[in-house]
Amino acid sequence: MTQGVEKSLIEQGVLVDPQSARGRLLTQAARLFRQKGYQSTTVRDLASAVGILSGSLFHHYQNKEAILKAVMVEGIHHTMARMRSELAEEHTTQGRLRALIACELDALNGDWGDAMAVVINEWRFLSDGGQQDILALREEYEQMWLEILYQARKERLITASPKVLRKLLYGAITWTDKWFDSRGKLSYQELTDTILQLAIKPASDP
Amino acid sequence: MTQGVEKSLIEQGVLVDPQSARGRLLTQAARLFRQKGYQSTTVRDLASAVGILSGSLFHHYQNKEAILKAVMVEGIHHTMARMRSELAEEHTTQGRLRALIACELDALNGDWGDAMAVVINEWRFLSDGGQQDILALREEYEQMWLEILYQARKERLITASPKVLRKLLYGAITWTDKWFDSRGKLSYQELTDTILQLAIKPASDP
Amino acid sequence: MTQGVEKSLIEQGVLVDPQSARGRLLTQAARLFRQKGYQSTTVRDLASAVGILSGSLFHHYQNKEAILKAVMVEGIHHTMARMRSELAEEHTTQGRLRALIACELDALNGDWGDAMAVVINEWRFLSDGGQQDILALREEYEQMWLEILYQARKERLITASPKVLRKLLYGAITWTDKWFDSRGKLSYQELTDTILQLAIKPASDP
Amino acid sequence: MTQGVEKSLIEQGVLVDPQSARGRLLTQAARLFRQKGYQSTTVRDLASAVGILSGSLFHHYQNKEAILKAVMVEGIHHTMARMRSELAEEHTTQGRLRALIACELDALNGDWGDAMAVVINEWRFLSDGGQQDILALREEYEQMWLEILYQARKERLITASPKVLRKLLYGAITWTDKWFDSRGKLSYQELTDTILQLAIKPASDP
DNA sequence: GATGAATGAGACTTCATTCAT
DNA sequence: GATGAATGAAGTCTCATTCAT
Repeated sequence: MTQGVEKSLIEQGVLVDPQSARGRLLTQAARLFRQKGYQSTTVRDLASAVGILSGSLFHHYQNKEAILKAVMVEGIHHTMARMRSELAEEHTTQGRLRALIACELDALNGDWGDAMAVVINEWRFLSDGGQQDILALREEYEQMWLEILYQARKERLITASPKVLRKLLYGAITWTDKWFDSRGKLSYQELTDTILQLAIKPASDP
Repeated sequence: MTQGVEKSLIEQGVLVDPQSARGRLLTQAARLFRQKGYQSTTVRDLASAVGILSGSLFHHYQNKEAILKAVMVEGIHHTMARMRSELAEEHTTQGRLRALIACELDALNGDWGDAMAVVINEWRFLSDGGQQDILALREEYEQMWLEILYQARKERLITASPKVLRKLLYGAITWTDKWFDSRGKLSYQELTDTILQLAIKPASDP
Repeated sequence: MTQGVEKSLIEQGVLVDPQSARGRLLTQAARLFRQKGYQSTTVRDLASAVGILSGSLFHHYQNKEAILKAVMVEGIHHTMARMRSELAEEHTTQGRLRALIACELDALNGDWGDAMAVVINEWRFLSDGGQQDILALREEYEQMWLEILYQARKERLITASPKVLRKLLYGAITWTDKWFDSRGKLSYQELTDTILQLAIKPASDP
Repeated sequence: MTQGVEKSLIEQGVLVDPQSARGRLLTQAARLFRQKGYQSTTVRDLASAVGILSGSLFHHYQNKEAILKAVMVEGIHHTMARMRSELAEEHTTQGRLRALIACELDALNGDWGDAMAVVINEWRFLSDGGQQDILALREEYEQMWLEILYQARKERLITASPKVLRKLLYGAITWTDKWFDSRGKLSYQELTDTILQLAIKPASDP
């Protein structure tokens, strides 16, 4: 199903076929932007990563910032698609909250991790207009979080303000990008649970 | 007392007198680096912010990166000095943990907030050698956190691994820089308490 | 024949087609470096001499020093090519020695004179690595001189140590760059003969 | 006697007492200019070599070029003084010619060798006016050479034109600066003799 | 005489972007 | 679509020189 949606978005021109020249460019751009930062990545770096010369980039995207924006759009779309499908399988609030955390963690480690890291870390290099556009895209995403957190408060799973808690969790989760190594001692599962424990009160023992 | 220590560090050349030309430069540099980012701040920006010409900067610091590093050193020293004195007044583990959180939050909002924001956000623009030096400075700081978290676990105030918890809290706290406005509805006290609640289990009701 | 060799070296990328943009750049660079010195020639000087802007230079050469090195490589290659062909036509040792002197004098006055003057006078501005590379190129050249001088000593044309004599002649010949004017009273032929007389004993009168 | 002349020149302000601040500055300047070249030696280099700060240099000399010129003036005066006294002890033309060669070789190796190397190699960095002044100083020096060479031709010791020969010898001798090591296998005496042999016909066999 | 902060011009180099081929 | 030479603005840094203290 998700696949079908993506295909349709590709056909609409929102997303890019990852096999195409543009697609390979975005993949490499995401990787380079994450690794070296947006400003330190030159258009020559981008071009040579996909085997063309720098002048040719501008046949695909109007300018360097458009590439940054496209990377972010791709990252957000794919991350949201995944999150929707994962949430659909959880039916308890705690399960759904755990799924959100897991998805957000995963967003930074999975196929589109580079792109999501770019969304987080290179945000400031988007022009004002670009920031507005991306914010609009993210709105639905943040809405999912807030809905579930409001529900969690209603169920007394959490006590903090959902809006504040969301931001604190966002900071904690995105920062894992800087220190968490999925091949290390701490498993991805354990990390997810630890973060979940931050958010919710432990189930009260009878 | 803290003042005395700072004065002595200034005399030793570790810190810089904020009234001096170098001091004003660092203050302005911190502000600009936080506002525009290190790479987007030109040496001309820095110079004109203190009312000199760009060439004159290099009388005070060997190059632009040295200014970045000096900003970070100042920020860390002042933050640590403050933290030491605040901790000295707390005698319960929970109080000490709360003090740590409050200090770290405050580090981003107080006089040296610009400098600390730079430590967090412009880290990658330090050369390898510079990163080593700054890491060494921060070690003592992180040690304070870990000691208190280990003690908190011993006292069953927290359940998570101290190292992991420290990193999660660090992410959550530093991210507040991007959204928390101390003049808004949410007070600084409330935010501190909310974060404390993330870390510790609430006192069990009898 | 020489022409053919040069053409092949151009195709190999060792030499540069003098008609190309790079070629014109090297010609002008040689002229300017000789006239004003390497350090006093700015990249703007170089660029404007070939009718481009300074930034465009760096499409052709990585940096200013690379231009200096390329000038030297060109100069040495062309000088050696010429010397080989001139030597091939002389069959007595004295004739060959005279040809060496004439060629070296000519190297400073002919088409590649600017480049050779740069080899001699701007040597110190090459980095260590660059100096090694150029020295390697010159080795074959110096070997030609030494072989002929050793042969000349065997034939008792000269008495001095070939190595020392070579260096003395090198100094005497290259210094002509500073005073000899081929349009003056002293002809190029006479100068060549005068230098030859320094080196060899005059033919003994019977 | 030479000492007396120098002392008197110092009193007249032509030369500088080597013990004075100015004197030490010139010694260090000569050394640095020879080692690194005039353009690559900064006024800070000069100042720190004599233990002062760069601004203070300008109490002693109006500008950097004045230091270069002073170094050259010192070098030439001392070299000429020495040459005069050496020539006074030789009474054959061949002996006098040998003394000239020896003195010129020695000029590059003795106490004022740095200064003389600067005269030769950094010449171009003198302004036109400065070049005129130094040329005037050298005139007497060159006159000594020419007189002896004219005499040598009259005595059929040499055959070449004195003016041309002088320039060739000048080139050969000054170039020794780049390769001759007085601590090597070739002695200073042997080198002098080898150069003398270049100039003169060997004594004709009866 | 010395200091050292400041000047201000100018150096080399980088880089996103354009465009004729 | 791709090329690659060229642009031109902007960047960091250097350095001889000045001058108030």
